[in-house]
Amino acid sequence: MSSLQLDRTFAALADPTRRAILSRLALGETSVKDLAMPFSMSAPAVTKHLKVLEHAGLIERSRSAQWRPCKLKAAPLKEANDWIEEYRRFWEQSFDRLDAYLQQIQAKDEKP
Amino acid sequence: MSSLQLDRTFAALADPTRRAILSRLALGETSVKDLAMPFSMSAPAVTKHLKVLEHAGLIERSRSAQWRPCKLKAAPLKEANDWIEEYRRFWEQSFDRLDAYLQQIQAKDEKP
DNA sequence: GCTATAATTCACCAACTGGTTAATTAACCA
DNA sequence: TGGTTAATTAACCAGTTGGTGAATTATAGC
Repeated sequence: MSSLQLDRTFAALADPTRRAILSRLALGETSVKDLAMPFSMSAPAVTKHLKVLEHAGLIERSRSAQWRPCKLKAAPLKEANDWIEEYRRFWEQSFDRLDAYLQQIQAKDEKP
Repeated sequence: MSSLQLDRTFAALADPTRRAILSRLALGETSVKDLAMPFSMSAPAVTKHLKVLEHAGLIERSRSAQWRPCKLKAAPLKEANDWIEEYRRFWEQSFDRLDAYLQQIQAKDEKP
């Protein structure tokens, strides 16, 4: 799990347009034009976003006539997920505390 | 789960120095100076990284004399984790295929 | 060969990032 | 009070990012 790869993956995910593109690609392969449609954004802007995603290994591109369809590749997401998982105990810990607090409240309520 | 919050979290994680800071903070609260030590980087540069992390809600700061210790807050990591989890089936799917392939290889080996 | 469509490259721009050094603020200590 | 340490702010710089419009490339279809 290279640090540079994580840099690229997280940077790619840090933009809402790119996250939306990925969620669209989760439904299946698509042309650049179809990807661009929901965004009020020029075609070159979308091309740039696709370059970032491709460079991060999050999509793969092919050729079909004048179309260059995009396909989701989720492998880098697994690496990102593995990195974040290392911190799971920290957010679960705080939920445990919240949980304990809520139970404490409830215990008080039950004593009339 | 706000999009802006995800933007900030992923952007904060996209830098290796900031990831290293988080992993140091996983060991416990620390001063800025101690955080800066392992990096060949000026104090103001570290302060800037801490600002990014704080703005993303990934750390919290307190006061103790002339020190301003940092503490890990993992809640935004849970949101990021939740977002990525939506794509789990995509990377597991490909591992399933790899798994099937490996089993197929093995099956061939077992037939002499 | 001509025209329409899909997508990219190019040149440009404003804003942001990640770093620097120098100056400043804040607290401790003697 | 004055000196030391911790940390931040300020001013600056080079490189990257996210967008634009105009020109270019590539392919389909008549």
